[in-house]
Amino acid sequence: MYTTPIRKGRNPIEHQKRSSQGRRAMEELSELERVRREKMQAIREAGMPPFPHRTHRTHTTQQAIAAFEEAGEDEQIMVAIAGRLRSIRKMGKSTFAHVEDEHGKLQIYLRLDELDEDRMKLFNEYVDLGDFVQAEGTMMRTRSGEITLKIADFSMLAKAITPLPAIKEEVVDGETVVHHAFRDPEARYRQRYVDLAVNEEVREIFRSRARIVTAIREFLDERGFLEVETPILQPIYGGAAARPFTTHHNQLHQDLYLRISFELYLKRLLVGGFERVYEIGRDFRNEGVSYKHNPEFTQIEYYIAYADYNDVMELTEQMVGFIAQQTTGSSKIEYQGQRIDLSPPWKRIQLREALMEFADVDIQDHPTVDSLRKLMLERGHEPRQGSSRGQLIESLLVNYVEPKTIQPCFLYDYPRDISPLAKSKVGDPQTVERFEGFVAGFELCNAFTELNDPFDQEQRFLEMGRDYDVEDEECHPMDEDYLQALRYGLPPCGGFGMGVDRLVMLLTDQANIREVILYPHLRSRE
RNA sequence: GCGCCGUUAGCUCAAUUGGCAGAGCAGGGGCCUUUUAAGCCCAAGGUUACAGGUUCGAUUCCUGUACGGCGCACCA
Repeated sequence: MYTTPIRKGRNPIEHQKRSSQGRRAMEELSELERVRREKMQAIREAGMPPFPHRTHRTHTTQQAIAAFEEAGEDEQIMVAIAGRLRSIRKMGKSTFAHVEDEHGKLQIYLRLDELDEDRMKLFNEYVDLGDFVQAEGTMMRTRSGEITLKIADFSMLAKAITPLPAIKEEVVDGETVVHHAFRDPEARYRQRYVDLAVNEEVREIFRSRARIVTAIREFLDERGFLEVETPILQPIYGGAAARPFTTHHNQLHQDLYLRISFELYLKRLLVGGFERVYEIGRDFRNEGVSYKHNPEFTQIEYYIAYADYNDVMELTEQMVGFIAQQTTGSSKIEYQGQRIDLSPPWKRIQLREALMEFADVDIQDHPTVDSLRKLMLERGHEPRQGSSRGQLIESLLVNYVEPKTIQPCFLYDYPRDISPLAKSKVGDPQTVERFEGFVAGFELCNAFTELNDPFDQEQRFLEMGRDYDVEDEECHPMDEDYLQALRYGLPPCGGFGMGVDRLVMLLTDQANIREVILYPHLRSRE
């Protein structure tokens, strides 16, 4: 919203002068901002710097309250707190306000008898909602019972030049009711700092998110997994079916892709001798956005040697149950009004059976694309031209089965042609050992017994349209180095990937992925 | 990418078949020494997202643009 682009050829100092006097000149400021700038000047002239360098804080608001409660009502407890003013009630010769720091609020009480008259005037005339202040005094309890800091002195820590949205809170039967909130989603995402500053429940979502990521690490670290980091800038992208973002390295004259998954780099590490590895990081997919898709999103992938997709299923239900327990206190949660029990074991259904039950189709009766397409057309679907049999099956899964999967479940045994990195089932080359976990009507994770046969893998790549002849720009190149790695020997292994943002949605009861990403992608406003 | 809906004061929202654009909170000036959605009095605050069109007259009707929300599509 407030950017000062530096133009080529302009002296930066000259530019700074111009920007401070230019567009945001006093006459163009809103009344609210003009008044605050004048107050800033006035407080400076009164000898109180509006942006001082040092803070004196002895207690957080919560520590101050705890100290008062421990010491007893008659004890004179001196504290100095720091935080942002979130409410002010002026009553002539006394003033009440709330100071908020990261973990709570404390009421402060300024009273002419206790405070120098000039100081009192300074507060009442020049201090605003949103300012950061430090305040020191003694703890007390008001007539209405609220633990309060009676102020002997205060000073400004950072003057707020732009006013925060006015939020009022009322406590009714122990519940906090918020009046006049800051709710416009666009404004909230574009100025997340304002959203966080005034909406405590938003801060809480991101605390939960941090706990969830910590719990993932705790679960895997305890089981001997090694956390690693692999390239985000990749010359050949792979590991998922998604369009990539492209970029370019100027000095190396090299086109690069932002990764769409970690898979191929992580499995190379198993070739190298690590047996259990994982990565938590960002993937980038150049596709549509929706309530469950952001162009960049956080993924957890792990690979475990000497294991197959059955082992991974067990680990998955244990992991998700553990994370829920650690972060919400229970493996039974409520999501968008539905009660969901994440405790293991989760229901397991073969994909074929699920389609029989929910879509009334036995895919074994339709071994060809044409046969399945004909059936879907009869049912009123219009599959996209050129869809493979596997893609048709996936479309049935997405439309009929996924919305029904409220309680957690695993669908397993997927079509080969949509799973080029998964190992075939013994005796059934058209089906692979792959599963997806579903909860609350959306896909949470995807996993399989990894394909470690270099000859089969090369064949799969060729079927996916990869080519050794990369002279054609349109042609997706063969990942020869990955095949080379497999030729050195990849131990039998299981692999797993899960969208962390979706897990956070589930565990914080949020219906939109943008609510769990601090800075979700939005179009620029020009 | 397609469809539907939305955009009014710093924030949250009004505006009666098309007839001077309003309120609460915040902000400004007063009163008020235990308030807590503090209260009372006064004054102020707007290119109704943007650009066109229809009309004597448009926040309201039409077209387009931008951004957003929801749904669909896309998403090994």
